[in-house]
Amino acid sequence: MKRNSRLSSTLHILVHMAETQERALTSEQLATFIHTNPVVVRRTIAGIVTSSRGHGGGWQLGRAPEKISLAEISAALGETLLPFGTEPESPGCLVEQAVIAALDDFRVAAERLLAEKLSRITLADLAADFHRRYELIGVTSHAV
Amino acid sequence: MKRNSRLSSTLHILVHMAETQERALTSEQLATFIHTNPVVVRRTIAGIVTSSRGHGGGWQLGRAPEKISLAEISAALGETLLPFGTEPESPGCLVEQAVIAALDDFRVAAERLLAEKLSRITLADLAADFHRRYELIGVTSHAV
DNA sequence: AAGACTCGTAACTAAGTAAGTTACATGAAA
DNA sequence: TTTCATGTAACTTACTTAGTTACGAGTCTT
Repeated sequence: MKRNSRLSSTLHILVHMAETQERALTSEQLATFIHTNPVVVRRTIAGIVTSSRGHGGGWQLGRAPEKISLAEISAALGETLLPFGTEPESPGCLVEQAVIAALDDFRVAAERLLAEKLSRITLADLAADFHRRYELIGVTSHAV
Repeated sequence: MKRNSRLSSTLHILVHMAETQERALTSEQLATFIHTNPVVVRRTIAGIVTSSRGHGGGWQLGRAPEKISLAEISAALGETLLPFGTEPESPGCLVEQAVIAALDDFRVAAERLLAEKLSRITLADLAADFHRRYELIGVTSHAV
């Protein structure tokens, strides 16, 4: 995994969950989907979706995929989409302060824009695109 | 330095250069400004601004600060502002492909928006803000 | 109540990234 | 020729994150 692919892998997991809404999926099952470790899965989606312990337990989406936007998911991850360095490294340098102030202003405005765009995409949209690709493969295979 | 603070430190260096346009600054001088190493400075701004070797050499802005936008600088760094992971990790997984496609579309659109915003900020703007802060400190010091 | 199952989490290892550092070849001016 | 400065390679160090192992705690079945 490269940097900030947490959103990417979280979405990957969540779309798989959207495909099997009827039942809970264990972190072990999800781990095989994305070729990683159950503990990594738990760490990744902890606090993002509902979980239940014990026999028959696992992970489930709290709501319908149509109601879950990428903006929510991104916000739930608690990471900024624009990982600028805005901590002063030369305290007292007014040039640095001017740079940081400008980038901070930019970041705040930019994140508002990005959140607005992400709020228009839902998990259901991704699931629909998955199905489109699935049908396409099916047709292709048939043709060949 | 934290992640993706290259834009931040590059701007820090460039505003210092904008303050001394009359002459070239050596990487050693710039390094003391931002409390780092001359080699790190050279690596950071190589290809971004003009350089000259030998006696009296150093680094200089190619144009007036009013003509240099943050969008150019960001583009010259050759890094994406949105460091999503969009390389497939589970080749053949259609769910992952759908996620990556959606994030790629989003990233392209988002970067266009961000570049548009950054193109409205110039190095001269940052330098002006620096001077504003400088005057403010001067007044404060006088008052105390 | 016992056993099986699963999350939650701590602790450690491994891998990758980027800054910092040293060293030196190349080019340019005095 | 000497001095100065970039360009760059090679190495070290620090940090972040994935991966792994282990185990406690909660929950369901029998």
